[in-house]
Amino acid sequence: MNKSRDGRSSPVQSLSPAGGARQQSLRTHNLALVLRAVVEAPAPLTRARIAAALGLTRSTASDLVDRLVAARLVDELEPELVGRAGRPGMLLAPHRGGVAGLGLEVQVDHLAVRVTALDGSSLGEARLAGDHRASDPAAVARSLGHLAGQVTAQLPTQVELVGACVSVPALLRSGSGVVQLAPNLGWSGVNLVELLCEHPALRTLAIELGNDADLSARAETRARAVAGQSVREAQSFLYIAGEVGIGGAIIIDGEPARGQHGWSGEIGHVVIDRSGPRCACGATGCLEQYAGLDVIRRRSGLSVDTTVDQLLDRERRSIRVRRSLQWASSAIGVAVATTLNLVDVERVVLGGVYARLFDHLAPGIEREVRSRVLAARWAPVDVVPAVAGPDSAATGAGWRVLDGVVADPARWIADHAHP
Amino acid sequence: MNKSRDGRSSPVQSLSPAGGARQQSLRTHNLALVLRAVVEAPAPLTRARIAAALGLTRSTASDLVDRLVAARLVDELEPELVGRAGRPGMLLAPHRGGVAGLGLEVQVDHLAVRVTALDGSSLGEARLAGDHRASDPAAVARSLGHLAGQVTAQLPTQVELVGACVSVPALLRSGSGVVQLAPNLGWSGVNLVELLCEHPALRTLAIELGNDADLSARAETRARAVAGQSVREAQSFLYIAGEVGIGGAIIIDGEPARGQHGWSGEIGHVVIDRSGPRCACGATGCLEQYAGLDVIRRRSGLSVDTTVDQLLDRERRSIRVRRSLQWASSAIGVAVATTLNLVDVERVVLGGVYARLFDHLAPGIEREVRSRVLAARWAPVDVVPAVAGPDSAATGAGWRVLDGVVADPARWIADHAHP
DNA sequence: CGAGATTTGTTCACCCATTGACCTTATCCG
DNA sequence: CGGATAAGGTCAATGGGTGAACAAATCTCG
Repeated sequence: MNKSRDGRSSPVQSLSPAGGARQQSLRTHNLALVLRAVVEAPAPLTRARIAAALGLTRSTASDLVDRLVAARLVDELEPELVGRAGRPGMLLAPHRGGVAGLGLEVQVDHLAVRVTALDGSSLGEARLAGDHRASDPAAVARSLGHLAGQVTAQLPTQVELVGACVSVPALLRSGSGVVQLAPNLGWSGVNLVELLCEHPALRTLAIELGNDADLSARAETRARAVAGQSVREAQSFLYIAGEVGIGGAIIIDGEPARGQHGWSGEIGHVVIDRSGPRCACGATGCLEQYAGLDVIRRRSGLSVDTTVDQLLDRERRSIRVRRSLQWASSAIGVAVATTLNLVDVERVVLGGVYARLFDHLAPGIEREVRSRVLAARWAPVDVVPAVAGPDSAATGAGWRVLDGVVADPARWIADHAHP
Repeated sequence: MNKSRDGRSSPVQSLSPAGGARQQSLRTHNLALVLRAVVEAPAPLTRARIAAALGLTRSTASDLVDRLVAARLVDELEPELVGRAGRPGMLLAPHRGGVAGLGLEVQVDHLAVRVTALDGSSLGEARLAGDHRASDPAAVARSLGHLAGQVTAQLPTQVELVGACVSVPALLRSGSGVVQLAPNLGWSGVNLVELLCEHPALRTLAIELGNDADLSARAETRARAVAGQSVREAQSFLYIAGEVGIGGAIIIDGEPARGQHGWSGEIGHVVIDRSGPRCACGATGCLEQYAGLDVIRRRSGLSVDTTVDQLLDRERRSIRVRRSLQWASSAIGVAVATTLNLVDVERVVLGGVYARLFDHLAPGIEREVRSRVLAARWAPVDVVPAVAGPDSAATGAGWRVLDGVVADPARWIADHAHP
């Protein structure tokens, strides 16, 4: 599964803090930079524009681009249509249909699979509803493997999957393939990667796990970069994945703040009132007991299998539902304010079911944020709904796989020279 | 895949911030790496060990070291005394007495100044008690400038101050020299750098501002690296500066998590109970209203000018003081637990007066942390007192100045070639 | 005590990636 | 059509790390 990450024998990948920069590192680093620029650009670039953006000479940039084109990571499209003097540049775009990442998603109420290409397009996807509260991990793994098999079987032959990543609403044991604790699935200490490896469609792939909020946030950075014309680096936000549980991810300058073990962002267990209701985690007054989907349903007087559509429908008539949402939104606001005081970002993205409930939650959240965030006076906080599409965690998982290639195309090229 | 490696996530000041790696960058980067290794090593290194640690060849490392020695940033000491076969290496240490940073500190109850050299030694220091609640910024700046003048006047002539950094318990407007909001000093929108520049001792220096908790945490990383034999990169912790106000800083792999504007870590305004007492910041139930020094004094039935020594003395006899500390510690515990759920570090360092109250606060904090931190089961949280000495913010401010040189010695060498 | 082993620091010819000047190509403008 | 402008390509030059070879300093063992 995991390739050897012996920092010593393999060529140093980039100019990391730990390792010295050797001269190979220069090209390794610059190749990664160029590929990233192409992949994350909101619109196709040319060699000249890449050179200017990265501060490289045109010759260097051109040489690097040529290598990426030869490796089928970048495509040369038609010449740009210019409205100025000078030779038009050749437009460059991430290669479509070659290298791709397989994203899998386990969620409390469904499974999802999506294959994502370097250009961001979906090359295949599938979804399967199902209640996974207190589920059997082996059975879920079988279903997921089956679903993945259906999708991969229909891929064009030239597509090359470089790996798979599974989104789980859980704390993960970093690097080991083990789900440490997934309260809402009822899992604990489950080696999900091992279970998935048994399925023929996945046996040959390197499989890693990722937290659902982290991966959804990854998809969100991409979606916002494309939609908003902004590059990924310019993005800092707090992502909140509201489902039965409440996950969170903190993105600073396009990079997730992972923390020491990758367990950052557990906003569901921020304290709203230390003497509040008891939480499944053992503590009292956690956000999840105020604003988790099941709690919202219960306080609304609705059954546990009420859909979000039904909830939205009832909201129009029932004051009880409105009160419940208001109660939740105020608690979310307190947790968000606490978080922003700790991590200083100016944007909050509501994802999961919160995205669909956005209009009913945002006012309450904004009220608390205005009065509680110390810096809000000088840096107004922006609360927005997620723009990444459905099953964003599966999309993000695909990107996570591709990130491995984009972060070090030189290694990928070397590995694929003589297969 | 390789993303899962610790310490790899931060982009690091690799080369040009966002730009491509040019060939000069290689040396720039490696010089910085070597100097950092020497400065942050708990014990003197040799050329060969530097090469091994950084993955460079001995020839390259040796060449870089020679340049640093020539620039008087690194000193060659005596040969190491070996207990093994082989030629003994020449021990290397950061140059002492040459380049140094001037650290200034404004605190609610005192001012402090310290000059820190590259080897960490203090080349001069001073301290002046005084109550700066609701103070006049201009008057404080005059006192501080005067104090700095006393210290700098007595420095040996070969000491070269590369700049100054002022610690303020405040939100700062990044880069502008302006104190945005310092509630406990009663300052708002004060251009402190401008005020300090008027003093003759500081006129020629580049002056920057820094948050007190951030700078104390900077001193703490250094102190722990030296004391605990651990390198700076291996350190992740939450630093809490308990004073009249409560500041915080989050350090991941030796680097402060700054956030979008450098306002991260305001743990004093984490919510303990959303319907709790009103805070000076306008919100309700902030930690500061449970565990700020003035609140502890008040709940203990002591006057606002009671010293910490007096407080500790009373603690032995007065149940009211004990109750007050317990009340505070439980609140700190809730805030710490909330923070650790959000940022995932396994160590909490109590600084400021909390370091002196450590024995009375730690049990209560640990109790809350155990029951509230989701990951505490697998990664036990360590609550420890700060080890950096008194006026650690002034020390950290000195380091902040020196960090500028260590991060880019090539530039510093170029600037000092023909002065 | 001396030979061999071991490890450090230095030297130098070599190699690799970027550089920049120069050239060609493609378009726009008057 | 000719000049201006900009993109892409070529190639000798340059900067900087590489690695083999060597000298120096110490330890170990016969």
